[in-house]
Amino acid sequence: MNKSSETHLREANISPSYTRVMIYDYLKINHNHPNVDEIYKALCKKLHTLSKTTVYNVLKLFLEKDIARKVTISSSEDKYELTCEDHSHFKCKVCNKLYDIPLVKTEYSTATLKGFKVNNEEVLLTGICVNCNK
Amino acid sequence: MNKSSETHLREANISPSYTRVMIYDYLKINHNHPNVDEIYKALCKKLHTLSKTTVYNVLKLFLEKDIARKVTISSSEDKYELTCEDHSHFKCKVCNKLYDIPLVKTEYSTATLKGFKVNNEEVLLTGICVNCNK
DNA sequence: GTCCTTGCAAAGCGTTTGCACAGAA
DNA sequence: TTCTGTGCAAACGCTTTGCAAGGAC
Repeated sequence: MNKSSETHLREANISPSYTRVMIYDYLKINHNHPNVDEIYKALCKKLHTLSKTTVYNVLKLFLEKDIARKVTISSSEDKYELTCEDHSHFKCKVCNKLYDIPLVKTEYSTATLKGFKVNNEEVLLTGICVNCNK
Repeated sequence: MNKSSETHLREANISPSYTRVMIYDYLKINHNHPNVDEIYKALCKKLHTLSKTTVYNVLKLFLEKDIARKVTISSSEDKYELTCEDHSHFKCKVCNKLYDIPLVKTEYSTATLKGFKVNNEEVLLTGICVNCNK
C-alpha cells in the first residue's frame, strides 16, 4: 500500500481503504484515461473479489471529493483521470487514443462573457497522432 | 419544407426526405444542442409516426456526412449540433445549460506536438452563467 | 422488380439502485 | 450497537440491431 496515496486520500477526507488506494494508485500510474471496465479488469488480478459496483462507488466518491474527474471525449464511455496539474488533451481520430499534452493557452474577450464566471477551461485537439501519421 | 435545407442535404449527398429535412431544420433553428429525446419529442408534434430509431438513423447519417456533430460535454447524454462556423462552448455548472460563445483562440507550441496533425480544436469553458450568477 | 426510408420490438451495454453482509468503531 | 465498505443482482436508460412493411424509382 502506498503511503503517499493514503495521505492524498486522507487530505481529501476519504478514508483510505485498501480498494480505494488501489484504484487511486491505478489512476496515478496509468495516465491513459481508463474507463470503469479497464480499471476493473486490471485490479481484478490483485483483488479477486472486486466488483464493478465498487469501482463505480469509489470513482463517484473521488469525483465528489474532487480528486478525480471524468474526461468526456466524443464517445459514450466515461473515462477518468486524477485531478492534477493542468494539461490539455489530443485525440487521434484514427486510433482513438487520447493523449495528455502540455496545456494549451486560450484567449477570449471577457466582454462577450460579461456576467459569466469562468472557473475552468478545457481544450481538446483532434487529429492524427504521430503513430498513425505515417 | 425548407428549400435551402433541401439544398444543404443534397450537397452533402443526402436525399432530402421529409423527416430528414425536419430534423435538419430543427437543428438549424434550435441552437441548444438537443439530445435525441428532445428532437424526438419536438418533432412528434408534427410527425406523429416518428420513431426514435429514425432520429438515431438520421443523426447517424448526418454525422457520417459531416453536416452535424456530437457535442460531448461531461454528461452521459449525446447532444447534437449542425456543423457550422466555429464557436466554442460554455457550460454552466449550476443550471447545466450549454451556451454557444464566440470562438476562443488557442495557443500551443507545435514543437511539443511534432508528428501530430491537428485537424480540430475545441474549447469548453465551465463556470457560472449570467442567470445563475446573481 | 430493386433500393431506400421508416419504425416496431428486442437486444445490448454501461451505469445506477436496492439490499444485504461483513468488519470496524 | 451503529456506521462504513463492499458486492451481488436487478433495474434502468440510452443506443444499436434485426427485421419487416411501405413507398420511391
